Amino acid sequence: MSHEVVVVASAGISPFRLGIPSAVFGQLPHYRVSICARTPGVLPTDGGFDVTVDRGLEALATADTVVIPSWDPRAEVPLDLCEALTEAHDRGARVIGLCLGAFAVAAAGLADGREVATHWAYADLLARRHPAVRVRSDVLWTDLGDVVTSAGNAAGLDCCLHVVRQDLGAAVARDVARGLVLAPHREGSQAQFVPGVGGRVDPSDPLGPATEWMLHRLADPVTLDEWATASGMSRRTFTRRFRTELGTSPHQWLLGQRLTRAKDLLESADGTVETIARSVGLGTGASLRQHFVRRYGTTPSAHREAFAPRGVAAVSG
DNA sequence: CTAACCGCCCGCCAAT
DNA sequence: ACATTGGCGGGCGGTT
Repeated sequence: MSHEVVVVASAGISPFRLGIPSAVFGQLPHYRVSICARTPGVLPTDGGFDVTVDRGLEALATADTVVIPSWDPRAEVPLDLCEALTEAHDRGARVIGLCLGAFAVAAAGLADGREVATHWAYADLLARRHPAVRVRSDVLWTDLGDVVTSAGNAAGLDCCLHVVRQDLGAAVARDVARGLVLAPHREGSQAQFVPGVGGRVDPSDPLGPATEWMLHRLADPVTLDEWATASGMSRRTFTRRFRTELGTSPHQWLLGQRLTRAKDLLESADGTVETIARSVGLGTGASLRQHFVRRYGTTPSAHREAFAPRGVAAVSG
């Protein structure tokens, strides 16, 4: 029942990044978090103090989730670490690379022909070093199911939170987020607040009203032109501003919001998949299904099944 | 799943 | 000169 999370520390690591997995997973009894290193013992950090690590790479052999919180891109990824990672991965463990941890993930060959996220400043370097890997610097994280990678420091928190969300559901993730005083949910595709507890629009964000407006009529068949007009812009200016401000297109953003809402509803509400699809503005169940599988790697009904039996949402009895 | 339609996205460029 | 806007068009991707 307990899920073992093993974090791989390396010399000179940032203590902040090293602490991210503990900060998120450590809050929940569901997880057991431990730190390991290639060479156990006293490990220097870049924060002016050392940490003591007592487990070695053999810890990966029993891990359910392995986290590489960062990696010095100038340093070669040692063969034994690569092997330990691939071995854990082949065994079925999930591998998470935060920030520059993607360098280790890529070196282990876990991302060949696939997509990873990393810090934007190092995306080019990573792409050049591993041509078979598609590197994204425009997203907060990517989740391939077995391999999860995230961009810079704060995105690591969002990424781990996302993993909690996957494992234990939206309600638990929201509680953890509240404990950390963190945005309850930032989508991987880009930063965006969610409707619900606490979150509010950033007043310096000129598109705040536009996104807010749309969230209030998620279920309606609003065309891009209507949306743009309601926001006081031409269609072209609207889409352009949207991309520069939010890093995605209006329609993609909207799709993300709809899927998020649908996922919430699947976890916490009754109603057929068809009904939920309609209520979040996806015309038909087939449409929801298609996007759900692409983004989350499961079908809507399977996802609901994964959460319903355990009593997380069993409030009404 | 495939086909056909329809709406979105974004490079390009003229206008402001 | 320079920045921002918005119309156009065609390819792309979503919906049916």
